[in-house]
Amino acid sequence: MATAVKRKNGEKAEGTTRIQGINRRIILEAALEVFSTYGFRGSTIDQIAEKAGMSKPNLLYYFPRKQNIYVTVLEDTLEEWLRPLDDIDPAGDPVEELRKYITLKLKMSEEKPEASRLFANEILHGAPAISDFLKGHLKELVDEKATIIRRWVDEKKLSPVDPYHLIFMIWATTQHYADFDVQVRAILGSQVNRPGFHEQTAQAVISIILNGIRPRG
Amino acid sequence: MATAVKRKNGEKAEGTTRIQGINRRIILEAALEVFSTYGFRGSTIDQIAEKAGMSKPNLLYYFPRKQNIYVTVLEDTLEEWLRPLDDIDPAGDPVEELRKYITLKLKMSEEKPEASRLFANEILHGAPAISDFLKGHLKELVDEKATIIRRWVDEKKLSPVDPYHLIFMIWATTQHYADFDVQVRAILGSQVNRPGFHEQTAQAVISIILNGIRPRG
DNA sequence: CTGCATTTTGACCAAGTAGTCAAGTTTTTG
DNA sequence: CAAAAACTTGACTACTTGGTCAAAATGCAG
Repeated sequence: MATAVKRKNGEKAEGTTRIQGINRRIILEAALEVFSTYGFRGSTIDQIAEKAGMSKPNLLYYFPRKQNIYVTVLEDTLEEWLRPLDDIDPAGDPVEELRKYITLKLKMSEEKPEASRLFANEILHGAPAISDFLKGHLKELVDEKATIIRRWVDEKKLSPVDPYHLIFMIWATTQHYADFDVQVRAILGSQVNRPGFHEQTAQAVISIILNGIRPRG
Repeated sequence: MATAVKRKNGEKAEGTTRIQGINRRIILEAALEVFSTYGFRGSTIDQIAEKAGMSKPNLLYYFPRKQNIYVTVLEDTLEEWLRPLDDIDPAGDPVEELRKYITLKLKMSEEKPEASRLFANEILHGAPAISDFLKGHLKELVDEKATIIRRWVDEKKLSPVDPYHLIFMIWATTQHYADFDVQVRAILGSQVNRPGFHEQTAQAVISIILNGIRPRG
């Protein structure tokens, strides 16, 4: 295969072999599903191994500790999860940029609810595995975007609004549809499955938030 | 003690004895703390027993199964958690009623974050213990309040807004400060502990949401 | 005080689960 | 093709944990 990694001489294996690449991906996919459903403590290696279609010792050959699988899948998820925030463009139209951001976050909640739940569960339990990430990379990124929003407010392109609380509100609301899916379904019933439901949700959420911060006059 | 329950004759004990009353309360308090921190599967009876200051078999004397403790503390919490929603007054001023509601929810998140987290964790994991409650009592209550909000919209007292999504947004945002506390702290740092932080949060949240739905003229 | 009901607990058991190991099988490489 | 490396797994161990039990301690009514 074109992607196979060739090792030279008899060197200790450094790179990733073909089989390793395949199996690690399979394991991480299975793990995301299991961990996001049952949480770290509630998931067993056997469950993940079964979903991945391999024996437990084999799985442990790739990730020697349960923690390793968890942390890896969590970190992989995190990066993807934050990308939309990073994409907010300081040069764009504020209301339009935020509309894009909210839309994207809602879409991710719809398409990858497991990722959202995995993350929510980790934070809910005190974020033992990613507190460095939160205080480091995440804080930096949020500070940066908050500065942009604050500038927008100063330029009268937005009503006076605390940028941090605005970001929290967007996160909370968009992720709610993934994290609290069962509750949303219990209350809305079959509506949730009707075509157009997600567009309608986006419309509602965007309308409240953007009207809430659009400059008046 | 005035609250002691007297048993007549040699009847099988039906009522609650003084010691039972005390100990059940102690156990439930300990259980709320433990379950809300570690989730159902992540909590052990030993942990709860230790926090309650009694032996494990003694705890099991009062609640024969781990599930029993969990369900009891969850149900106790739920009722309290919903009360503010119930208090929304159809005859009141819409914006004022919603301001009151948001304020109350934020206050509860501040004062009883464990309750919020316990609930969040349960929903996040599919609400196995309370799905009847969600589809029954909760749905009814929300439907009722949604009707009120819809009437307010019809009467032009609010901008056109989907009542269900508005309620979800309020829930998501207010509970975020309890459920995602670690993240909020990681990003805002010591601000969170400054006096007035909660008032400032309330001010920000209320301003965005209420401006978002206040009728424009 | 006396006897019965209630409460309390140390010791124990059975099930479940993370992780090990040594022996086999397959893949890669020269 | 042959040897080495990489991969796979059944069987096992050590430990945690939910729950039991019988016996001891305490509370309480008459």
